[in-house]
Amino acid sequence: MKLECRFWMTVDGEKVFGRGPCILLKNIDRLGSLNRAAKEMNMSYSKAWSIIHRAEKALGYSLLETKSGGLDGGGSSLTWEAKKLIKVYEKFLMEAEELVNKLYEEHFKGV
Amino acid sequence: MKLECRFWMTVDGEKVFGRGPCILLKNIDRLGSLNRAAKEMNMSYSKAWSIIHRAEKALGYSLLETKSGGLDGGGSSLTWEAKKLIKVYEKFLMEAEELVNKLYEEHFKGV
DNA sequence: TAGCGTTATATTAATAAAAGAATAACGAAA
DNA sequence: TTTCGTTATTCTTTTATTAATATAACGCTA
Repeated sequence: MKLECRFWMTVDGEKVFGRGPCILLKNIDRLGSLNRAAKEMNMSYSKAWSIIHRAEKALGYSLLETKSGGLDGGGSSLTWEAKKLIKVYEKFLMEAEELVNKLYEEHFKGV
Repeated sequence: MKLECRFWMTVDGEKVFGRGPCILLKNIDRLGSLNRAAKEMNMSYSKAWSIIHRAEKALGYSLLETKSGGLDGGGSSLTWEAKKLIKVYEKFLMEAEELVNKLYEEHFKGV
């Protein structure tokens, strides 16, 4: 038996940021495009876009700087707020998972 | 912005026990019947039953002692294993949430 | 100006989850 | 033996979520 956990941020009870959006943002950062990130993740563009859109709306600030047009068609890059958010979330996540797994071992040993 | 978290147990990657089953079991314990518990929770009997059924299958032991028939129609009560599981899970949950929220405050202060 | 790959958005189709219905068995009591 | 409310199980219907599709705009280059 194994413990699994998920952590996410909410505003007014609505999901805003968590595991999924974080992975998506990191892939956009790496690939320079929401479209390519979605493709690589086998996610529809519209879903990827709506994840970002919802998060931005609830957070009240932009996560992506986007441009369309040009030779390469355009692309997306992360705002510094997005980069900060990822950094803080991932650090929190690592420590939280470690703590929680330790706690799990203590409580569930022998169950 | 507020943190939310969920914890659940898996066996072979399959959800086995967590928040939902725990609440359901506690209601069965209080009401003495799976049927009444499901009704109170606005959940279909078949769903409630399948939650319990799946958990029992994956855990390899029974969570409920059931009887059908008789004047009152029968009912369900919790096995001691189920009671133990609830107790351990809830204690773990309380401590985990406290730790994690403290950690969240530390990391997200000022974000 | 035409073509390209992107963003942006809405609409439609497909899939998954949950609810609901149907049926049978149980066993105490009238 | 009939009635009752429960458990147990399967199947169908409904609902919610997710994916796919369609369309437009953008702006660089040839």
